[in-house]
Amino acid sequence: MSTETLVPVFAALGDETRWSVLEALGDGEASASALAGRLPVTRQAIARHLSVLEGAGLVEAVRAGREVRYRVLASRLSATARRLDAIGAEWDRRLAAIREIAEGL
Amino acid sequence: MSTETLVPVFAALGDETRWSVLEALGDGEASASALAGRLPVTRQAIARHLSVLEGAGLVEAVRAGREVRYRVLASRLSATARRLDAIGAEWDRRLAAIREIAEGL
DNA sequence: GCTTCCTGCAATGATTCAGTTGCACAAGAC
DNA sequence: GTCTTGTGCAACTGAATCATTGCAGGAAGC
Repeated sequence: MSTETLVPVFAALGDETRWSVLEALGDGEASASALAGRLPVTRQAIARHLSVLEGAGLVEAVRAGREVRYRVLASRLSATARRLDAIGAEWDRRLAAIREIAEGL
Repeated sequence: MSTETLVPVFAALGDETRWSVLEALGDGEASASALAGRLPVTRQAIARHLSVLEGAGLVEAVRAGREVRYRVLASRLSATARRLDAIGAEWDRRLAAIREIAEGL
């Protein structure tokens, strides 16, 4: 997972409503219409959010007859967490090195 | 780190320019004016981004005379990564349980 | 066939956001 | 004291985004 694909994931996760959608999908896969029944937004709004989440690779669309069900891709979350952890560790390393140089002066 | 404070962090990380700012701060703490010399945006734009990053707890302001230097808080990154990993694991657990029930039918 | 439900596209409105310019003020440098 | 440099606030523009309503099409159910 490169840094370029990382930014859209964070952008997708940086919205409260989208977290509601993800939480609702935690009960199992569901269609946009089904989610609209549980959340205080219209079906179209949810469809847009699902499209954003799908673009970020956080959910996956599955056709089931005439309806389209969405399911969470937990692997994407884990991969993002790993990348974030690696970046944090890298920063720790660099900042520690800077501190060391500063003390050496 | 609660879920509420998590969303602003993701929103802050969901912007390419903000990543440029963070990367530039990886070389050590710097002021908004100094960063403006290295990035293709004005000082005010950078100041706004730094304000967002500070609000998310990703950077910290340090007064040094008349200038305000910002430094990365790598710990926030690590904490966010841990939370994300925990959420991913929780989803894995729930989705596995659902799958198990579905097979049991 | 007809009806019903779910999806998809288009247009609109309101809000937010990124970025700019301009100006005022404060603190070092000389 | 004067000049320079860094910061802060305010107003403005343009673009993106969130959410809405309305309507058309398509696939199952009867």
